[in-house]
Amino acid sequence: MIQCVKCAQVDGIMKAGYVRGKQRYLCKWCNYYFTHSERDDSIQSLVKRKRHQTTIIDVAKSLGVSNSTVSRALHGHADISPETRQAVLDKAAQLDYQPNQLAYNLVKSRTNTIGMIVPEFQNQFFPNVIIGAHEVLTQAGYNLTIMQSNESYQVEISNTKAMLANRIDGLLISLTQETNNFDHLSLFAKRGIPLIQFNRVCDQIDVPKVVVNDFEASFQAVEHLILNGYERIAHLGGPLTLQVSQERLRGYKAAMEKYGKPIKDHMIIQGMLTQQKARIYGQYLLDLAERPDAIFAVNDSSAIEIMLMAQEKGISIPDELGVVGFSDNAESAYIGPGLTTVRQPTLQIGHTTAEWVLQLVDAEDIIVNEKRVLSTELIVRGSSRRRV
Amino acid sequence: MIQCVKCAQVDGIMKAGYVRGKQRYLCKWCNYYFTHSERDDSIQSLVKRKRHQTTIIDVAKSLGVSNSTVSRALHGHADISPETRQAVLDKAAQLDYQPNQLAYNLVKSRTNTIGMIVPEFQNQFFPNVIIGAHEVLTQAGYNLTIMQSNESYQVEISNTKAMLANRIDGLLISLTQETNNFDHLSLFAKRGIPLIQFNRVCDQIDVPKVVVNDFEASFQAVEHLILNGYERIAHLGGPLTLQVSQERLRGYKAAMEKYGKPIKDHMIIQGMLTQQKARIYGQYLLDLAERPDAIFAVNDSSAIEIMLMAQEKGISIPDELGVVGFSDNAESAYIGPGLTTVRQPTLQIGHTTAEWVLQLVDAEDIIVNEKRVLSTELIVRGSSRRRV
DNA sequence: AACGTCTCCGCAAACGTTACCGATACTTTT
DNA sequence: AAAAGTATCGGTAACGTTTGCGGAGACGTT
Repeated sequence: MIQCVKCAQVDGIMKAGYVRGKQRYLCKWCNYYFTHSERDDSIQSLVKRKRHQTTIIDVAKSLGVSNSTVSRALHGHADISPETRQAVLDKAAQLDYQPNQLAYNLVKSRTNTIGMIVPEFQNQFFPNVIIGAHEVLTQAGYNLTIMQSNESYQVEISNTKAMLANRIDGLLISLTQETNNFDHLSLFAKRGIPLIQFNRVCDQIDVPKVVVNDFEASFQAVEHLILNGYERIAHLGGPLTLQVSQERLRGYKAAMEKYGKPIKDHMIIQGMLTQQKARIYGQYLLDLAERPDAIFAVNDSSAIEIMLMAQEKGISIPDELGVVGFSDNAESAYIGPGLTTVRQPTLQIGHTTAEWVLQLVDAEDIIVNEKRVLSTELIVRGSSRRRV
Repeated sequence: MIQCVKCAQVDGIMKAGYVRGKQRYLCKWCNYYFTHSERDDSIQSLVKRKRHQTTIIDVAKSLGVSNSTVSRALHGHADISPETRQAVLDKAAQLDYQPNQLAYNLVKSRTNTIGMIVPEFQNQFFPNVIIGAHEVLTQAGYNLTIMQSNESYQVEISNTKAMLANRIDGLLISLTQETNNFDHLSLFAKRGIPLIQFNRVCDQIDVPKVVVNDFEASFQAVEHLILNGYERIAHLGGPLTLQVSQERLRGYKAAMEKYGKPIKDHMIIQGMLTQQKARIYGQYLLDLAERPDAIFAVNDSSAIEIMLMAQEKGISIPDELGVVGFSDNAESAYIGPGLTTVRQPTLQIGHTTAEWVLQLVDAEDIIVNEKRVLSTELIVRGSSRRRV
């Protein structure tokens, strides 16, 4: 006999369909719907039982104390007698207790994790910056999660969203070449999460920035070429959407102007320098009627590509063609006559950004608009050294 | 007049000291201690208010629905009318709602994060593996957290502890050279968290392993030297605590034996090959009375160091000294006559481990004892090619 | 006796989500 | 009509911590 769970009547109970496989009833008297659920401690519920990891509560129960006591004992708080503390520690070790950082993070709403978004992994630049940042962060007890935007604005947006969702304590980011809207970045300031830009930065947003002296470095590199007697210097630059590319172009032009060398548009190429692209542009430059006698490339891999092509064509380096790159990749020291290049302090970039973000994590005001400029070093090797 | 909060008596209430700055009373009648706290909605409570991020509850309240409804709407569940769903989505966007992954993780007890512990970052090997794993993981919607054990067993332990605390869904690990106890790794199996070893593996524990065919690769490399007419081949190996080093040594010996070349202990050096160490060992080998006419090094950086030293000493490569390395670093293609080396499929190692761990994350049984062996490729360059 | 101080510990409210179980109001079938 | 089916929504217990606040003594001091 079915009994209404509300008014306890036994007659006047009508069936009223099924809900999720269970019979449902309607009591005529109190007009109350209810289902009469047979207990099912069948296989289902047993199978579903998850692997249990011992928690603070387990430790507390098996010791007959409260979980606050356990929590405080584990964290070395005051208000705990030495005996209980030791008992808790012993029991925790015995039960193989591992704290659940997730719960901790939730209640403290901080994760001890710094996020990092880089556009690519192909060049050695970003891995090295990661190494530098990693050093500082682990030293300070922080974790590092890395995401790759893959030079896509859309991916960058979803990356930042994921970072926000994961409640990282701070973000280090180097923009994609597509990024020209910065709303997704201002969200961090709104939430009080420090954000630091490095390498690929933008001025439209007031955050700390870590860059190198691109202008001076380029100026110096081109000046070095000129002082070595090169006249028709071409520039293989990056996409002008990036500030770094603009700065390096500016440095190139400034040096050319200073020494009265003509700046010719067809000697300047701006674009995303994949290896394939570098080959195409190199082909173009080396086949020009008025062939450049030097090339200042915006990264080492394309500079090396140029060098290899020149050697294939029988153009001698550095006598007929001077080459200067940017970044000082590992291979640049060993190739041909050695590639002259601008060494970037990659590790230090990592250090600086990481230290800065840690500093801001505990700061009151994270709205700072400061740019730290690290200095580069021109590494002169055979590819540009010729007697004048 | 003070009233007992238990028996409501007003007289017979005695002062009984202070607790945390508040007056405490004792009721004579019911023997009950209590404090009479003046409300303090002063500055304190206002200052303490943390920056509030809008939650599901905020969205629900401002829409007059329950949070279950909001949750379901946001996740595209069934049981939601199109209108409410849209209303929720709109309101969420308007209030700038960002889901709190921490809470999600806590209740689902899964983080969508794979951990990775590598011993070092200095060689290009591990960064490249990271790139490979990163590709696969992001593709599958997983995050990657990286830690560095810095070749220290203790750090490795604390890293694994941190990984457990952070409730990663799976771990990819390459051991330190010190690691010879594996209790910290068996914890993962106990907790049902898949763990995969790669490169630096151990056989004492039944987990999936991804390695390269070190034995065959070394054998082939040494055989190549022998076939090029080298006789007194030295081996600059890694620390024998690592299985990779053992395998490579085994390959070296097997090839020497096959061709009847004598294996001399003083021609075999095992140790951790930092750049400095490589110089010392190189010095030793090149100054031997019976100088080796070839060196098989366990990594490229020390092979290159040897090449540079030989060139300084005026020993010609490959005629007087053959050199073979391991890993195919970026610079190896460009140095001197080109460094013959064993190319490791670093990206593929990353792919394989990542795919494997993703597969095990959703698997019933994670206890597998399988070793996947990826194949290497001998890249022959000038440093070992001489006419016999 | 009355009050102050100190030590050790427990209660319960957060933190933000998800998901199970129902509840309500309909329409459709028997 | 009674029963069954469908669509939509709410209540609430988890998940595992931390922490503010206060209780219960013990002991010391007027």
